[in-house]
Amino acid sequence: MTKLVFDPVARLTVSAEIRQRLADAIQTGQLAPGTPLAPERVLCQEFGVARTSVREAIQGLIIAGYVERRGNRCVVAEQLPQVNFTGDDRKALVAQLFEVRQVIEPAIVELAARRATDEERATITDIAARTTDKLEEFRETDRQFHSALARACGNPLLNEVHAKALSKLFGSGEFASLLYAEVNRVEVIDIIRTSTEAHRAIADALVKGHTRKAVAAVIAHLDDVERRMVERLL
Amino acid sequence: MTKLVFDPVARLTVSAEIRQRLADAIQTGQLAPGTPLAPERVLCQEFGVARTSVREAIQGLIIAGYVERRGNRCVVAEQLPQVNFTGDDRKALVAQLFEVRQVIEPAIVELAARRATDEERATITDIAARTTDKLEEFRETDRQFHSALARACGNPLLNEVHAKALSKLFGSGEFASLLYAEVNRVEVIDIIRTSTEAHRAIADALVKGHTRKAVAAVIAHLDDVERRMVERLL
DNA sequence: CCTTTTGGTCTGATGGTCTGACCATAGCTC
DNA sequence: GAGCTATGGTCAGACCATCAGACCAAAAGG
Repeated sequence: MTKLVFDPVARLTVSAEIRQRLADAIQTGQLAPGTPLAPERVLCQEFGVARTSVREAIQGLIIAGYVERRGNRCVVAEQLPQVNFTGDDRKALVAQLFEVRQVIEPAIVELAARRATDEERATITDIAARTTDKLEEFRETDRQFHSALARACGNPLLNEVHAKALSKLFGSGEFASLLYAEVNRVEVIDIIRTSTEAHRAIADALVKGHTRKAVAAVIAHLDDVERRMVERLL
Repeated sequence: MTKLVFDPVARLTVSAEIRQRLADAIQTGQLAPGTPLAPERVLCQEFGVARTSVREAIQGLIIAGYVERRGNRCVVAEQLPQVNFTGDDRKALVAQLFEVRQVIEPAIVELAARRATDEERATITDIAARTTDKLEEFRETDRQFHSALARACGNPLLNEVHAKALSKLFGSGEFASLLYAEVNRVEVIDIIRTSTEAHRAIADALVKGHTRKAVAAVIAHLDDVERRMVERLL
């Protein structure tokens, strides 16, 4: 029988973790370039740590080029440290993410059509009813919509597994930079419009109990967004 | 726009993490009741920590009832601290785990049938060819088999998502206790036998490039094992 | 019975983190 | 332009977690 051997314990200091989380937020666009960083004392409260830990984390971000000092304030750097990410890499990433979504989300919708409570259906419909043409708001709505579907499927593990895939999508700096790129502005607005329509179609089918229609709508939705991402964004 | 707010940083001491990992290994059967715990100095090296950290972790396990002192040695307790876990809870857990597997694994096999390299197909076939009637060895083989399939699907994110679901299965103490229970011994041997046959059928169809057959085989395999788990194990 | 191995205990040191205070400068408002 | 507020910068002292190393007693094994 195989002898059990344990892996070494990983160490992550408090300030290292804060630096990583702030860097992630910057890379994914949650903290957009040029926007002010929250003041140290506010970050202390949110993270639940001492000011020295936050200061050390921000110091590291300044050194790495993610954050700049402007007067007595800190702001997110306009030019982030670059990673080499080719167009083909980008398309491969998108294809990979959507391939996983195509596996999981039809199953989620099918289960949700059968299991969702009236309250869950109402929540899904409410979220689908939102309109915006702002990318950041739409991303939040998009995430909430698909998360609400996943919660309604009645399988906590499937929900958790889906959340992982979704976090890869929404946590990807490369993916976010694709969406936020100025050159893609017109196309992104179109994606927002067609996605909002698709969300409504999915919610409508769900509320009416039309399982096949709901499943077909989500497959078409994912297919459409993926095609737009791969073929039309630069 | 929604203001970004960070969650507090979670703290986990070195000894707490070691205690948790040792407790997990005990609960999942990787460290069976009655077996000696590795010596402190060995665990120090494996975890990469000081003896004091390991000692504190083991002290906690002794207090909690997972580990007992026998002379100058430590052994895994014969009677583990019980969690209240009813038959219905157990069946719900199994159903949930297999529902997720039924979503992901047919898709994995379909992609693997198209994308697997000759080497990957050979690996899958080799693992499927193994025979044992020992539960622990079979669990390891089972895990390796499904992991090899996932790696061969050519989508790192799908592989990662599947690994998460699989780790829930193999990391579940309740699940393991079900398998290791003396009362289920005969039925478990039967599950091992039919699973080994199913693995061979899947690998055989994969090697021959019979995509539909491979997918059908994995669906039937998961269905069969789930039924045996839910209906026949106590 | 002797040797080896293991758990038990202790000391001193280091790095990480905290709390609290105070100061200088930039930003904002009137 | 002045005054106030808010923010980053710096500092001191304290505590906690963890480490390395050493030594001892008792159990296990040959």
